[in-house]
Amino acid sequence: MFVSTATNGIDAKGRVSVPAGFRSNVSGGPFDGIYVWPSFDGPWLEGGGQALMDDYLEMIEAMDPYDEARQALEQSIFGAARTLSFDANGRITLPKDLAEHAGLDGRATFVGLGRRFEIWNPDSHARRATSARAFAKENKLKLRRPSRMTEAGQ
Amino acid sequence: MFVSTATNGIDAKGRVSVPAGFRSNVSGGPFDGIYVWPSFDGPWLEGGGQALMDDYLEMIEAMDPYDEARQALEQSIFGAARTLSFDANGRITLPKDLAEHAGLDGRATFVGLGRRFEIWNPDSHARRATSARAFAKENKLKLRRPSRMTEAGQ
DNA sequence: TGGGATAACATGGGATTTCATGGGAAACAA
DNA sequence: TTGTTTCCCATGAAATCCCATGTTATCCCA
Repeated sequence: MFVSTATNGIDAKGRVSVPAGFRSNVSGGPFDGIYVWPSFDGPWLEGGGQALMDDYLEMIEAMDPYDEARQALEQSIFGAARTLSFDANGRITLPKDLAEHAGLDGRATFVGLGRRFEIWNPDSHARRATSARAFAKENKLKLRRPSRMTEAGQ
Repeated sequence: MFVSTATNGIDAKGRVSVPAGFRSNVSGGPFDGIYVWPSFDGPWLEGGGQALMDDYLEMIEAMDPYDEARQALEQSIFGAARTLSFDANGRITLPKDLAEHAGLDGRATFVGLGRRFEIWNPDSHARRATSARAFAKENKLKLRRPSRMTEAGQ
C-alpha cells in the first residue's frame, strides 16, 4: 500500500528518488518500476504499480467497447501513461512533459494514497493538503468498511 | 501491456520504428512483429501482438458460426490484418493502403491502450487526445471496480 | 542505554548502451 | 531491365548503467 508523503529533489538529468516505501510496494513483479501519467483533473501526476494498471485494465474492459467514455479513459490513462523503471538506486527519470504538467521544478512531493499515489509540486501540495484536511473533517462519517455496505447481498 | 504515446518518422521506404516499449511487449513468441489492420471505426490503424489475435480468435469462435456479427468481425479483423515483422532495428514497413487509411504522411503516432494499440496521424491524434481528456474528466466516475458494480444499493 | 559500527537512502557525475533514423547493397518480382 | 523488398551497416542523440559520496537511520553490543 502506498502511504505517507515525501519530497525529493529532481537533478539536472530529471532524475528523482522514489521513496523507499513506494519501491518496496511495487517490487516482486517482472517490471521493476512505476506507471505515471498526468492527472486529467489538474496539475499533478498520478501513479501506481503493475497491480494498479491491471485493475484499470479490468475496469475499462468491463465497459462497452464503443462507449465513448471508455475510449476517452483508455486514451487518457493508457495512452498518457509512461513506464518509468528504477535505476540501481531506486530513481526514475521524469520526462519533461510530465514535470511540466505538474509544475515541477527541482523538487517533487510523492503522496501515498493506498492503491495509487500522486506526485505534486511541493508548494501546491501544501496548499491542497490544508483544504483536504478540512474536507476530510467534514466528511469523516463517510468512512465505512466496504463489507458493511454489502452485508445484505453477500 | 501497451502504454504511452510516441511519434516516429516514416522514411521514404515506408519504414517506421515501433516504440521500444511496444516491441518488448510482443517479444518472446515465435512471431517477432505485430498485427495491424485499419480501424472500422475511423481513419486510424489498430494493432496488437500475437496474444491479442489469440484473444480475438477465442472471442469470435465463441459466437455462432453464422452470426452476422461474427462474419463481419472475421472479415474486418482477420481478413484485413497484416503481419508486419520487425527488421534488425525494430522497424516495420507500413503498406501503402494502411498508411492511406490513416492519413499518414511522414510521421506516425503510436498510442498504447493496454491490450492493443492504435496508429494515428499526429495531428488527428492531438485533436482527439484533447477532447478525450475533457471527456475522461467528466466520465471518470464510470470507472468502477467490477466487484462494486454488483453491490446492493449501487 | 549509550555509542560506535553497519546498513539504507538520497544524490551527483561520467561512461556505456539503446534507440530512432538514414542510406547502400543484395535478393526478388514483374 | 525496372521497381520493390530485405538485409546490413553507420550515426547522433538520448536514455540507462555504473561507480562514488554524504547523510540519515538502524543495528548491535557492552
